[in-house]
Amino acid sequence: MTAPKTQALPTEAGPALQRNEGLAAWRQIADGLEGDITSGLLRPGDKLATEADLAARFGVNRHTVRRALAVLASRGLVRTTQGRGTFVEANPIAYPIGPKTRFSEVMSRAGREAWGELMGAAEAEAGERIAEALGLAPEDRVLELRTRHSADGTPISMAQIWLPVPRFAGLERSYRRLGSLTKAFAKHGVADYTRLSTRVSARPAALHEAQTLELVPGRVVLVIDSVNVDADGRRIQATRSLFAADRVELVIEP
Amino acid sequence: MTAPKTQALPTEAGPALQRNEGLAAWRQIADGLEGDITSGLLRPGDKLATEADLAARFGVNRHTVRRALAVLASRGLVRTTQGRGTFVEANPIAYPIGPKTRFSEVMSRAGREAWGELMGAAEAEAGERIAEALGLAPEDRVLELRTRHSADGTPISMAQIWLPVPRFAGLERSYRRLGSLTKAFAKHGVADYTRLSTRVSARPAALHEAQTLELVPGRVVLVIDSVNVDADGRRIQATRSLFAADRVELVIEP
DNA sequence: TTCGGTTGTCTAGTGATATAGACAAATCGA
DNA sequence: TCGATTTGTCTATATCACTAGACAACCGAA
Repeated sequence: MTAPKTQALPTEAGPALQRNEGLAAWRQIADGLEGDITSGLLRPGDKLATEADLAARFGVNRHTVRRALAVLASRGLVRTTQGRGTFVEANPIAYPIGPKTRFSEVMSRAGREAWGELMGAAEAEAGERIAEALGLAPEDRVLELRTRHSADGTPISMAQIWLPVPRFAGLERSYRRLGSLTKAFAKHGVADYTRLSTRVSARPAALHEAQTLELVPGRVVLVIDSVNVDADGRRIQATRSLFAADRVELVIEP
Repeated sequence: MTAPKTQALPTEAGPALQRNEGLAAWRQIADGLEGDITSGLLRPGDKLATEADLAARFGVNRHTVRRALAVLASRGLVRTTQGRGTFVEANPIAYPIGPKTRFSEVMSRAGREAWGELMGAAEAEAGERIAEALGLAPEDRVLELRTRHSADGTPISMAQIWLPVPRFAGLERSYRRLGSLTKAFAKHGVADYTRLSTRVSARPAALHEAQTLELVPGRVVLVIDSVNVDADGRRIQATRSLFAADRVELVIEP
């Protein structure tokens, strides 16, 4: 047997908690324990350390630990029994390949099939970052599109798309009509294009991002910066896409 | 001029804040405003909405807004002047292509060159998830390696690696000696291998993850699940890598 | 200079967060 | 059945987070 019924020892010498940083201690403990469960360190049926142990480990009072456990229990992650202890109830799919994958599969096709609503379009100076990405001068003009993609009424991602002008001037009208960047590109003489680079990072959502994605502020977003080139190797598009991290899982195609 | 000196209007009807969820209101406001700055919505020199406006927008007292602004000011993100208002000081590189990229460039090469310390190795049953990834039965045995990768003494990533047994039994000894999975594979008759699939997600760090990566609990980690196949298309390795999101930016090669 | 707009500071009060200690109640194994 | 272990509940206290209101200090423009 590989997983005997011995006690689980999640962490030996508990990591320090942030104090007076606007994050309640009980919340940090609850988040951490939830991570231990969803990441598979603690498996269904495993016994958590005792309240006294956890309190000692985190350097807090037992009441503070109890509050964290109460939150997890109310969400069905653990079950507590007097005299016995606290046990992991079920592993609530840390990475549900099923439901989350659907939309990301689409998005992973280099964004080609993505259908999005156009939330805004404007012409402006490229600026340093976009100019570098597109191989332009910072004062060159670009067309910026802002789009949002939803599935079943739930916003999944939002994107900013920068295109060189004058080559793609007026492309927003094609996009609005066709709902697809690929088709809009076709109207502007770009039959095919490929992804030149992709960069992935993650951070808490900004206020306006949380609003657009209908997220609670502070939730995690995946940020994907990419640059596309046409068949001749010319850079035609820079994109920054934001995904609600708990609504999608990105599938990178080789 | 594309960016006139008009007032910035980050959000119209402020998103609702979480109340009594262990996240202080001032912290949520500070995080959100920071995101507005680092994401580029608010640019250096831009004037933030007045304290009274922000208070109304978030439905909090002005003192609460002031606390959030004080945090941002103490970090040099904004500067406040009596009688004038609060202004964005500088955009502190939301996505520093420079310092963050170095290590991720290495990791993006399918983990081939990654040098890691072996933190543990054990044989166990595959279990449902790993079995599916490797094309085994859940009761088949696998070798699990746990590694950690650092740069200049700072932990950057940690990984769990699953390998089918008996084919790769004892591979941990080669790994420990050679410091490279590629070289260890070579010792076991795998001259070349390629990445079959890659999945990217993000979430707050679990307790033990925060400890291994020397992170404050609750910070964001990037989770990359991948499967590798040998030259014959046989699945030889499943990996789950965790990156401290604020220390790396993943570069996906086409 | 005046005045509207904005930030700085103060007092006071309420509820949430966290600590400390004590004891009851349930579980489980000796 | 006994006793050690563990969770459940209670009281009390201190600090932090947030609200409410008021007024001073400062800036910029009319």
